[in-house]
Amino acid sequence: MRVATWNINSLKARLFRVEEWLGYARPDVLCLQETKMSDDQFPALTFSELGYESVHVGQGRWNGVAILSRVGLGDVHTNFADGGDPDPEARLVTARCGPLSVTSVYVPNGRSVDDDHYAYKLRWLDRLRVHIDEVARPDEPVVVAGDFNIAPTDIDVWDPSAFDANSTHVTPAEREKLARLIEWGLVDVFREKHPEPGLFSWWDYRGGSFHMRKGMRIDLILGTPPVAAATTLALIDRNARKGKQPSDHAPVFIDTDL
DNA sequence: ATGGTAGAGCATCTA
Repeated sequence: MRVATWNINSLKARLFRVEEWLGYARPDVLCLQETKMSDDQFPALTFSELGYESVHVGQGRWNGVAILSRVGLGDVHTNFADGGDPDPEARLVTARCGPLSVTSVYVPNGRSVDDDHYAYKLRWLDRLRVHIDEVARPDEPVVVAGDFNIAPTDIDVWDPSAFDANSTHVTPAEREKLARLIEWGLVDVFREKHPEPGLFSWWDYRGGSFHMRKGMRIDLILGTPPVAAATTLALIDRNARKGKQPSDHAPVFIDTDL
């Protein structure tokens, strides 16, 4: 199975790129983030014609996550299953895709350390761990994939000194929350296959960041040990960050024997 | 210190 994640920064603006990518990458499962549309606008029929079942959790202008699968799709959760109040923002969807439990996440950006949105980000990561513990088991094949808006370590950013005290994505607190989630029983599958620095999944649209190789690796595929052991290949498709109207994120995918 | 780009939607907000 090929399992992928891609923040497409508006599915309306980028549907032609997603269709193109599905056509040549042929993932079995694709997690999408930042669809920026309501559920009634989601092009389920287009994906169906391409052989994919889908589930979308949208809210309109912002956020929005989805899972596409051509290996079956069921047992859907459209919000946290932690018993708390539902998250008002469309940032999480869980589904069973064949042998795999899949969760597509769009972790809050945080904006800046002194912003309320940063506290929301930290609370959201706590809830994500509880959610995964409710819907999945570490000894079974589980993937939690998406835009985490966290660079796990300094080798996941182009220049650690470019981040000041108020900068998000690199703070010890959010890295610690991610580490707590991983501690539950997950592996950063891409990093396990590629230990070298300078491998990024996101580049700012501004200032020619992509061509200057100034990016961050914030789009992660976390898998349980059964997934990690079955993984034969992990890649970031940088080509999808090029060409006409690219997203600011590249797709990340893994190939597994599952 | 600022601005640089992109999307949604029409003034800014978000990233």
